[in-house]
Amino acid sequence: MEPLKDCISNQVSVDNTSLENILSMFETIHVKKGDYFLHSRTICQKMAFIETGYLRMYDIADGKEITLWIGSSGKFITSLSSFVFQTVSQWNIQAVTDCKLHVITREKHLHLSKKEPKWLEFDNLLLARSFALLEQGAFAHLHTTAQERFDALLKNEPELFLNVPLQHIASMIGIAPESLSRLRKNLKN
Amino acid sequence: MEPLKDCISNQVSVDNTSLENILSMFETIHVKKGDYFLHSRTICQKMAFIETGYLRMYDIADGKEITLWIGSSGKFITSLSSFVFQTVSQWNIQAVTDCKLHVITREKHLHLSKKEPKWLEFDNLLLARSFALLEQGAFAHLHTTAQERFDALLKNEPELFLNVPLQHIASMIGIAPESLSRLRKNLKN
DNA sequence: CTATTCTCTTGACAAATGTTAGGAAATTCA
DNA sequence: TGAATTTCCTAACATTTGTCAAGAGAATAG
Repeated sequence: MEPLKDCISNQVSVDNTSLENILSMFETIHVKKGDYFLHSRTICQKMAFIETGYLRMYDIADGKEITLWIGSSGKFITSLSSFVFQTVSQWNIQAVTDCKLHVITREKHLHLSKKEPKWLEFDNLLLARSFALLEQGAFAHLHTTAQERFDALLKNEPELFLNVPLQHIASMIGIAPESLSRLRKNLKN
Repeated sequence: MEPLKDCISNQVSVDNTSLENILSMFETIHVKKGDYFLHSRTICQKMAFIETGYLRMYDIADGKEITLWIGSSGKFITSLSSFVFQTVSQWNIQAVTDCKLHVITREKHLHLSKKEPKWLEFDNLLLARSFALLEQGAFAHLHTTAQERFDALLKNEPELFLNVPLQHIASMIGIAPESLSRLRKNLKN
């Protein structure tokens, strides 16, 4: 649980007792490549800290899988609005490699929110950071070409290209897999 | 302040004393068309509930103004990550029509967060809802054409087309103003 | 009211990306 | 290992969208 412990203590100043109490609410699980952490059309009851591996969040539109985000080690993943509002989830969350996750249920999350103010603070920061990230992505889509988004992703998350099928990366960038092939070809020349 | 009052009481169950206390932290201001609620490269110290009018949030990239979002009556607007983390804001927030706003400063926001648990709850819901909205927008950009995004916006926020310069709407949809013209032309035929 | 500025439209052309179809390469499974 | 499946690449062509240039129309300021 060290990576999770670090993730929390790096963002909020919390004493050891509270931190241990928070960590004790998480359960460590392993998800195999191809298996699902969450199915769409169900209500999301958990959120996970990714210790190792990659998971993608996707929905199907017009018969095609659209990947909105790919989570990697050190990140949290959940179907946020489903988790918060207990509405049916739009998203599937599937492991694209074998994963080691630390999972907290909604119940325990609510429990911590009441008992550990620092957890609430951490959760708020997490949410605000996620918002900022998403905002950057949305902004990028408004003023960059596929080429530029590809270059940026390659620079910022090169490991993604080694561990995740390119079709999912293409989808996340907002282009067809064939177009991604072209961009990669340009790179080599 | 009735619209703000309703907005809060519709989302969280709060007694009258607390509600009045919360409302008393807001200050009503008027912003004229073209004036700025926030300039980029400054640190955002306030957030606003829009009672009437329209404001756009934009940044400049490659010499062009890119509008990420246009807020209308009943919505809150702020440069979220700047407001939360007190970092320099990327966004300009400018009135595109005369506006009536109810404004709360960061100080008073923090004060309420400590004194009025219901405010914190409301703020959390607001953040989660904003996240969900942004997420939908990002998803739409991954699998829809400009035409489809135009149609959807026209259906969901028709008033926007009557009150906001089309160039800003085009930017928000992610297309050139000339392209928006073409889409509008198609509509008529 | 008039001049100025801002906004919107149009058309021709260029560039980027999607689509379709086929096959090569890599991976997985039995 | 060998067959089946998945993933990736390529090429030709279609479509969408961007860019540039010009001008019409609307809003605004003096």
